[in-house]
Amino acid sequence: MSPGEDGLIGIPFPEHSNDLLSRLNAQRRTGLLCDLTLTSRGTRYPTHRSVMAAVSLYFRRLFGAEEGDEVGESVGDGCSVCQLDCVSPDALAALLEFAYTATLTIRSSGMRDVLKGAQLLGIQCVADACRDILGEAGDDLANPVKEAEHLPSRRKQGRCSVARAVSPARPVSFIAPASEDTPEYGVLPTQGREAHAHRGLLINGAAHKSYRPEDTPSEEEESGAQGRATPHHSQSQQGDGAGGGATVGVRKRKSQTPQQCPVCQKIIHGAGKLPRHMRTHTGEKPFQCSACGVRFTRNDKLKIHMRKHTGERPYPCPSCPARFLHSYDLKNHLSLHSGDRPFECPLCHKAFAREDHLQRHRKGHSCLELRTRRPRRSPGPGASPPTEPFGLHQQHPDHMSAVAGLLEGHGGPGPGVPLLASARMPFPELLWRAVAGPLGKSLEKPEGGSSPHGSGSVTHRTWEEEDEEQEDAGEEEE
DNA sequence: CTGGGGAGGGGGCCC
DNA sequence: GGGGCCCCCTCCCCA
Repeated sequence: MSPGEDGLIGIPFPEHSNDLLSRLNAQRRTGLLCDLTLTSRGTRYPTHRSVMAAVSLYFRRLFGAEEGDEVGESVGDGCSVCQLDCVSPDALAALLEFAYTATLTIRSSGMRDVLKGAQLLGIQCVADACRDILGEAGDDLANPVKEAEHLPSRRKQGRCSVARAVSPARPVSFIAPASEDTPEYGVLPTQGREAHAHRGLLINGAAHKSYRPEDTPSEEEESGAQGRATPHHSQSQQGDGAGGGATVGVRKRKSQTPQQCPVCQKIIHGAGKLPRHMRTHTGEKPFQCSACGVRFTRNDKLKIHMRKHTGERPYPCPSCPARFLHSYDLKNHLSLHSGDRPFECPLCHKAFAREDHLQRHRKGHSCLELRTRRPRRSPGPGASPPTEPFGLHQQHPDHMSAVAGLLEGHGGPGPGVPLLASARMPFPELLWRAVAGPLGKSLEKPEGGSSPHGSGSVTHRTWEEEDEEQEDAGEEEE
C-alpha cells in the first residue's frame, strides 16, 4: 500500500481463534483467571464466565450477556459458583470440554445425559448432534430454545452467589426465536480453518459428521441463487445474522469479487469461488466417484481422480516413459532430468528440486547452519529468488520487520521505526501466513519493475538488500 | 532426513 | 455471476 493510500486492509489470522481457545482451555485446566466454578454433585469445574456465556444460552441469560441487555447490570457479576446438579458430572465435563475445544468427546452411554445437559444449558448445536445420533426428533422438550425458556433470567433471579439450574424460574418477558440464537453459536471461538474443517464428534474414536447451527436457510437457499442445494452454507448467516452493524452490506458483498468468507474471513478471489471455498468449511462433498464412491468437494478434483480409474496420465515426460496425473508432478519430475535444484536454503545452501521440500527443510529446523558463503544468485534477470522472501519468514527478523513495516505503511525498519517484527509480532508465522494468504501473492511473485510502492517490489528488494547487507557485513567483519 | 506421489485448496481464464 | 477447466502452491504420507 502506498503511503497516503487509506484503504482498509483485512489481514486474516486463521489460527487466532484456535490459539485463543486453546489458551483459554489451558487457563481453565490450571484454574488461571477462572471467575466461575460450576459444580455438579460435588464435583467442581473452574471455568470462565465469558466462555460459558458465549457457548450457553443459559449462562448468557444468567450473566445478563444477552444482546440488548444493559451493560453493567450483570447478575453474574456476583455469581462465582453455579450449582448444576441437574447435569451429571460427566456430561458437564463433556460440555465444558466442548466449550473449550469445539469437540464433543463422549461415550455412547452418556449421550443422553449430555443431551439433557445441552438442553438445560441451551447449547443447541450439541443438543442437535446428540439428538441426531440418538435418532430422536426435535420435539418441544428437546428444543433447547424452549428449554432455555426455563433458564434463569437476570431480571427475575436477581443477584445471587449460587445459581441453581434446578427448576429455574421462567423469564418474565423473553421470547427467543431460534433464528435469533443460532447465529450466536457461530461465534464459538473456534473458527480456524482446521477447527471448521475437522470439527466433528468423536465417539468411540470415530469421527462423525460435523455439526453447526444451521437450522435456518442459507443466503443462497433463501435467494434461490444456488443451483445445487448446499445445506451447510449458513455460515454466511454469521455475516448477516445476529444483526451486527459491521455486517451491513453483506448481500452486496456477495456480488463482488473478491469476496470474504464469513467463516474464516479469508478473501476469496474470483467470481463463483466462494461456494467452492465454503465447502472446505462444511465438508460437503457433492462429487462422488462412480467407480469407487470416493467423494470430492470439487468437480475438477473428481475429474483428476477418475484418471486413476481410466489409467489416463495426460502429462508425459518428454525424456522418459514416466507419465503423471498432475501437471505439477510433471514439472517436479522434469527438474530431476534437468538436475535443477533451484530452491536453495540461504543458511546451509542445501539445494532442493522442490520448493515445498525447501520449506519442509527449514520448518523442521533441520537447518541450523549459519550462512558461510553467498547464496547462489538467480540465474538471470526475470528469475526471481525461488522461495524467498518466504523462506526467511521464520528466521530472519530483519525481513520480518520489513514486512511489518510494509504493513504499517513503511518500506522497512527505517529510522524512527524501532521495531523488530519478532518483537512486535509474537507469532511471525501467523503474520506471514496472513500476508502469504490473500495478500501474499503479490509478495510471492513480484511483478518485475512495477509499482515502486507495490508490496511485491518492496519485499523483493528487501530480500536483495538483506543479501547485499549480509555480504557487506561479512566483508566488514573480515 | 530426503525424494517422490497424491491430494486439497486458491486463483486465472473462459464460457 | 456461476461454474468448468487448468495451473499452481502447499501439505501430507510413504518409502
